[in-house]
Amino acid sequence: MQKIISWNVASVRARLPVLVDFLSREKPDYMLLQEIKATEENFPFFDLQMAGYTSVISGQKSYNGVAILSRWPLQFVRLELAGFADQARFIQAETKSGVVLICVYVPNGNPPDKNPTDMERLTYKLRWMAALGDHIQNLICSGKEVVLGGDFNVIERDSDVYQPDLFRESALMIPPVRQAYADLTKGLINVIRQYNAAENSYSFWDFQGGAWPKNNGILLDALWVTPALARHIVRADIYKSVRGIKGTSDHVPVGLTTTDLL
DNA sequence: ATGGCAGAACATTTCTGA
Repeated sequence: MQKIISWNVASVRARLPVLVDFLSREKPDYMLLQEIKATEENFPFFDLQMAGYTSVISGQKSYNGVAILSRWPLQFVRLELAGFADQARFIQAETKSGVVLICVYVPNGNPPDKNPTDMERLTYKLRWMAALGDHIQNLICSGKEVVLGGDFNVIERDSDVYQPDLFRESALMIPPVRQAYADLTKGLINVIRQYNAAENSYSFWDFQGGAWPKNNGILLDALWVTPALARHIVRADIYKSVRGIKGTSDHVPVGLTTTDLL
């Protein structure tokens, strides 16, 4: 059995105690992190090494940043999506058996239509998603097994948010963004959806407005896999209880367990 | 969307996030 978990930690340094505790409890083989808000200089490589993990990161000061933590050797690490080196939102590595792990933090894109500067955010999001789609589809065409996990910043279905009408105009939900998400995940299976079929299963609760106690959540995080891999997955989980921990992220981890060695 | 958060940094305020 092997386990892969993805988590938008909203600062790896601020989350270090909660993260190390989670790792020691769940012992994932691979851990995909988003929004680490750290660079090579201040990423807690040593603490995570002590917890049993080697880390590869695509870091950035203050914002964004992604990482893959692993108990096993990784190879062929890629630190950026071609053409988008200005924002660290993509990291990819291959396991010994050739499974491609991709960790993404999709741009938020909001607000979508207030002024030209903000419009650029939505445009950037759509261009970024299209580029990721090209990359994913190339991997699938070349016969690779792929695990794509992360914070996708897309409300795929109305039932993925506590009050869909509040988000109709949001860059999380507008039709072109939903379409871009469908395009980039074509040929992949969302195992979080498949094994957590219940509607109103969320992975994010805003820090503001008492979102957690009111269960005003959104499903923004996912793990997508190629069909051959999907057949070997025995469970998938949303670690909802993590949201109740003091000093935690506004997102909770999502994970899968497979009978295969990855 | 914020009954008003949380994190980072060119920091006592501004930005980003969703």
